[in-house]
Amino acid sequence: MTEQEQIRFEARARVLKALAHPTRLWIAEQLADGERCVCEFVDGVGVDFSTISKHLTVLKQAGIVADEKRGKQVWYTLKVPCVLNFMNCIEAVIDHKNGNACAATGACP
Amino acid sequence: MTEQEQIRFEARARVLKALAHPTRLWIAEQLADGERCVCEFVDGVGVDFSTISKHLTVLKQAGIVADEKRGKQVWYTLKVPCVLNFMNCIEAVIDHKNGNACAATGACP
DNA sequence: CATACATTTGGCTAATTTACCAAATGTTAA
DNA sequence: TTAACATTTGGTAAATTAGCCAAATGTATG
Repeated sequence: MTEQEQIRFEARARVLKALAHPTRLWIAEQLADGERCVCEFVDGVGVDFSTISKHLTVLKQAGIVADEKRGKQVWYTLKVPCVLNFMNCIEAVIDHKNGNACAATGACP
Repeated sequence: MTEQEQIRFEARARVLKALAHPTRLWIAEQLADGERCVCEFVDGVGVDFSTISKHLTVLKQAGIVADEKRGKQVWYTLKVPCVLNFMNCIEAVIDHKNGNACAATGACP
């Protein structure tokens, strides 16, 4: 691995790491249909609002989401929607691992 | 987020997390053209061989790679090659963040 | 202006991750 | 069988991360 490559792989790992958390994956998926207010995330998940805010900061710093303040509220959007395409492949990894295709539907015996 | 969803997102996050390390991303890319011996990874990167071994264990437990022992050596393969397709999108995130969308298309000056 | 609301920031602790070294394991060759 | 080789496992210290609470910031409304 050359130093050039090292730098590139570190940058890539930073992006993946930003996404590699259950709450942050959930947030990304919520943004599939368009922008959402922070307050909507807070309502939708059982975690402190300051924790949500920190997750959003992680996603923003990675370049995955963008934010815009309008009035009292802050609205987030997916800056690079192709990250949602990861999910199919991730499910394939999970299913492959379980040796069956049931896990994707939650219908495992 | 329902408990069903919670479980699903945790599983997904586990897969992404397994991939979210520079050395492990490099390993995955090395496997693009087919199987590789552990010894080849050790030669290719400036890190202790026990560390490489642990990275390989992480990838294996996530279901991303498979291993096969043949003689003294152990050979690894990509079990689910679609993970390599993440790279284009990840580069798009990085480029977008840097304010240029060129690298994704390979058309940078 | 004072208050209420929405979100971010700071501070702290507990849990997790990474890297190295040393030692253990399994496999072939002398 | 002993020695050498390839890889994994165990142990440990340093760094990072995630969560909560409390406090600070910025914005609209009474």
